[in-house]
Amino acid sequence: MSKGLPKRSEDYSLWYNELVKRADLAENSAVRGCMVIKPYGYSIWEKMQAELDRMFKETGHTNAYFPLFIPKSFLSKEASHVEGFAKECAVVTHYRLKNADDGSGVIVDPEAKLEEELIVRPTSETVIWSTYKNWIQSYRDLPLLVNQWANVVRWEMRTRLFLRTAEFLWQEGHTAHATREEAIQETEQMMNVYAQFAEEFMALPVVRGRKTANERFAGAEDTLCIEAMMQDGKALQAGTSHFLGQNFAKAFDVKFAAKDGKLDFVWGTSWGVSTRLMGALIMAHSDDNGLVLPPKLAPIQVVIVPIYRGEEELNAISAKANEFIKALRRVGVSVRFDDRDTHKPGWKFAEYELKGVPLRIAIGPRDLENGTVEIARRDTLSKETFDLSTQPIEQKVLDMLDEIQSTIYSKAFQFREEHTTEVNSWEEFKEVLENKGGFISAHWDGTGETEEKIKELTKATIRCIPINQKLEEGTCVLTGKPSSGRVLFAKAY
RNA sequence: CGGGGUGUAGCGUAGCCCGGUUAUCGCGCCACAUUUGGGAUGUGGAGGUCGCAAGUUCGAAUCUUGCCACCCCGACCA
Repeated sequence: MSKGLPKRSEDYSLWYNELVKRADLAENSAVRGCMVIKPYGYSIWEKMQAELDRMFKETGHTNAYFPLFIPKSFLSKEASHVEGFAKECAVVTHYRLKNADDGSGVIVDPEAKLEEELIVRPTSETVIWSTYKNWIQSYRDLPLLVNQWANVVRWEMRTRLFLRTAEFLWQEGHTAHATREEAIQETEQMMNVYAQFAEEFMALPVVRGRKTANERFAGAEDTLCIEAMMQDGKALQAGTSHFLGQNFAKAFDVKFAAKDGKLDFVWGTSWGVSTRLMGALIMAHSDDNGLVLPPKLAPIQVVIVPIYRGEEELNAISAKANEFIKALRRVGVSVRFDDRDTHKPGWKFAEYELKGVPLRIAIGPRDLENGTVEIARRDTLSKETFDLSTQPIEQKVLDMLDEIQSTIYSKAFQFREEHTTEVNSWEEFKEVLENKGGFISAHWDGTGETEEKIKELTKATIRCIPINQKLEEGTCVLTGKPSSGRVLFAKAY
């Protein structure tokens, strides 16, 4: 492990890439565009999964699993859906290899061509709705509230660890309802679940909003989203929840008999978050010393580092450390005692900072003598000597973990507020975007043409029309046409 | 996929323009000793298909062609 991460201020991209690799989160694989999520990175994803899964179940959803492959014909049943995904699909055309005649290795057996090609799912609406047709006959079968944890493939041209990979892990919820209102309510509910997860667990403040028609999911009538801001001022779409109307029900002929006996198409939603959340988590809080993890998602919340000379001292310290470990585990805190003799304390300090462990407790002979320990916070890098006689260690640790969780949220919130600017003229728009970055709250005339034009001119897109939109009469920042409310613009990941 | 750049030990690199002994240095790794409250020090040691494949040449890390991967900038996107 070499010293020193690149500085955020010098090269944000490089800092991000290096951090992901050096903190042992993920690395590029031998397969183009696909990453290996390493054990430490995966354990953070597992924490996220566990919380999200719990929240999905609390809102009445159950998990299921659908096939990785989708018959090509399914994809084309919903016109705008196929249009949106066709350009980035991996396709399976054969089912067998054979040895090459010239002995140069294996080749695809031309005899083994599939009658119908299979698409590796870029998302599962089509295969799921084709299944729902069989599951739904009556209003009694509704609502159908299903989620799946899966991998999907979108053949991206330019990939970045966690933020955009050709294969990624995610969850996709797919629900079916008897009424339009109920489906809309579900769409809103799941956006709120995502927002709550982001804010409460990831310590990541998000803007809840609605996508414009241009940015909407292919096949949806309405797309709700949560948008977060990264430390370089760019926006990151952290989750989306789509109201599908009756689009997929019509495409796959999914009808139900209502109470009055009339047949109608069912109403659908779909919603997802992906391993991209890992990217958001990393970029939102970390610093030039490495990762900063919110305690609620940190695989290791506390690390205990002994400082000793000789076996006798280590034994005395270990006895103390084991007391702490027992007490901490009893209250649900995850602890690691790093008594490896192969690395020195200073090395360990740097290592756990790089990995974002929220709290570090150092115990040395001096502490044993004084009845103290040294507690260091990752978020502020501050250290204090804690007198063990003042309160139980587990109480102290729980308090500090809470404190860290709320401090990093506040810091991210304050950053976002400072980097959200209301602008009223085109000159101001360009100036703020170029020099300050962040979110720009501005009036827009509501047309796709203007949105496109602004994107062409500045690379900024409308991130969302916030749910709590500031409604006021104004004029479009580009065209001067009338507008009834402000929308959020930003350069985005 | 278009423009630019890079690829030499696990990581970071020198050498390449101008072909010629045993491919440079640092970190890391292994052994031993001394060390341990912020990334230890010394001594000794191991580790290389010079991205891959063809070609030019008596001779290729170095020149030519093709391919692959990664990084930056565009287009596309969770």
